[in-house]
Amino acid sequence: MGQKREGARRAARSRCGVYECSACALYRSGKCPGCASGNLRLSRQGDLLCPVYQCVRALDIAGCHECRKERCLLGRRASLRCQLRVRFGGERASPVFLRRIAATRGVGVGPAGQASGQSADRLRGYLGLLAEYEQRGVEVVSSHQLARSMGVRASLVRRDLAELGGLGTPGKGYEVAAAAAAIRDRLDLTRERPTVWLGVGGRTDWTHAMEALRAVNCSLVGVFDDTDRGRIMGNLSIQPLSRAVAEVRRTAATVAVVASERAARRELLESLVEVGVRAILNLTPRRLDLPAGVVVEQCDLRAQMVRLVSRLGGDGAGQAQRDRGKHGARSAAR
Amino acid sequence: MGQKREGARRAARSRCGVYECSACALYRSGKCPGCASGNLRLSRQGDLLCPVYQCVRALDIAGCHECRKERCLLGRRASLRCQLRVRFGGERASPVFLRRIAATRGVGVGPAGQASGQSADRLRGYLGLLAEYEQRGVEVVSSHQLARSMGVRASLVRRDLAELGGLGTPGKGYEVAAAAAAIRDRLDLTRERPTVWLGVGGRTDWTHAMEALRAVNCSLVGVFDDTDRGRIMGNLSIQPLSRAVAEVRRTAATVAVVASERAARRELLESLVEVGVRAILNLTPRRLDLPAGVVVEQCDLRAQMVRLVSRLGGDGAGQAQRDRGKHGARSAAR
DNA sequence: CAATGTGAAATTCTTCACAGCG
DNA sequence: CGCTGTGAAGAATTTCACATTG
Repeated sequence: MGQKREGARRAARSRCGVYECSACALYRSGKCPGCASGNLRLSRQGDLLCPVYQCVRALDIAGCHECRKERCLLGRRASLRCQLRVRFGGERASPVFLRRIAATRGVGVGPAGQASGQSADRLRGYLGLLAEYEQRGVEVVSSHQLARSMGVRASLVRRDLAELGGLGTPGKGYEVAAAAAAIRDRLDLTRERPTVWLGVGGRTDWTHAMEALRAVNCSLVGVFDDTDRGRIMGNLSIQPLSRAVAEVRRTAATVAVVASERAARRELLESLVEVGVRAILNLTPRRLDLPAGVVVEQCDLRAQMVRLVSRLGGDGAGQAQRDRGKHGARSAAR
Repeated sequence: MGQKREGARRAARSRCGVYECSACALYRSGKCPGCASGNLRLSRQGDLLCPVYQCVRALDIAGCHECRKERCLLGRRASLRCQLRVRFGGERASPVFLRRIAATRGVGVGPAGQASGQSADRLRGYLGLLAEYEQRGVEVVSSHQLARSMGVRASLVRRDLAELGGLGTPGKGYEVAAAAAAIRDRLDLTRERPTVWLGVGGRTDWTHAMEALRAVNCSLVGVFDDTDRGRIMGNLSIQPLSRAVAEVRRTAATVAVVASERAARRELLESLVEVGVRAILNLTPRRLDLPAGVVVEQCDLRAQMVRLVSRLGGDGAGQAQRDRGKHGARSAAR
């Protein structure tokens, strides 16, 4: 960490305009451990490092002002907060910031979006149910029906749905199609999102995958794999992984599906994020560790099994017993 | 619904001891629409039917007292509540009951287990993070580190972890291994669970799958498929789907993974539930509709994409902007 | 000193209950 | 009549703040 590093301490406000030591309370109080030792300490504890520090080190420059990159990624990153201040200066991270970070680990709960925590989860649920009803040809549902399937009270469903604007006719219910559309809209599932698929891994049946992508308006614009290279896939030919970055840039893809261990390499994914990927569905068991601001969804068998079994939870018997005791279950037929 | 059906109306308490019309307030008030017309009305509205009514109809008997089944499934089912009373009698379903139903749709939020809603979700998160730390050789973590990655405040992590008993040393933190063990225990991931796998569907790499199952103490005791029949899979040979029910009974399997459309047939899964399956991981896009009391986890690409994209949510830019404006992101490096 | 554990306060989420409408 | 939308009450979850401990 030679002199160069320490030079960053006093760096002037740079093009990206994101840092300025003199404005930092911790720095002024004289308690700032400094970039080098502070981050060393953070890393020892397995904590996140200061993103600017990381960037500056990786580029081997003194500070942001020496950076000649076309566009500063940090500038639009939610992680742009001094980890030192947070850790050693007792500064509190904002809730939004916290969620944002959590999203990149694919581990936090709830969405980073706008619909407040729980609510968005339920909206997804309603959407699934509505699709079911639609398929069955049902045109109108009541809050009671949805509530039953979701495991909540009808009033809550009404509240959720009321926030989407005046769907719902008194005495009748909600029109399935309209409600589904409104939810999709609120969940921002209507926006067109170019999507790349990384790693074919022996996948032969693409109809399901394509359908799934279409369901959320993600259009597949590139499939990449080194082993199956060249084969034609729908109207796309499989390209080598090394082309992925260029293609993401060209097609302005914002969503990536990672389906093979080779594609889950950190460097590759980081470059993809640099050129615009904002959401990653990770189908591999490998844990991704990406810059904040990206949304990662972990979906390997292990994670799912944990969910399943933990929901199965304690002896259901005991629970049911208690339930029955309290409310009685006699007289179920007449 | 001939006379036989109406006979059920007055059926005496039977072996399974679950119903008794005379104790029903709706019935006594004279407002009970009766099994036949009431359930007809329910079904018209796409609502759930009375489970006893369904059962009695399927078996074509007058009532429970005529049933000669070895063991009454209804007796241990949480769905054992008169839908008619709930729907037409203004009776309220208990929260536990509601959750139970929701679990079978693979759509509700939160677990049916004991750790209260949100908390269990987070525990799963901690578990994932702890595994990461363990792999990296870190032996102790603080609530702050976990909090950061989870997107919550440290105090909440402490609350969660404190409930697991006195892990955690003041001034030091939590031992990674001990904490992970405690969480696994609370989530009931330690119990041995025989598991069957239905539908091979071209899957060639079983190492990941086996690892995933082992991670939650699920031991694979049977693999079933009609097309790949006979091939050897680890130490198990693939058997025809028709053998599944018998094998589940023999091995007392409680968990099933459904991996092909053929295996997702309703009748098959219902019989499996009858002989003891309590949790189903559905890897197919087909929606399962099973009796209450079973926990279903839906894990197809479509569901995952919906989650991913909805979490990506509204324009992250706008949100980040707001965040930055409120708390400032200057002085990230010094 | 740097952490945990925990009352009490604050906040957020959910339910009740009922007016109002088709 | 049946169902929606919503103010107000009620629960629950989360955060603060601080005593406490290795």
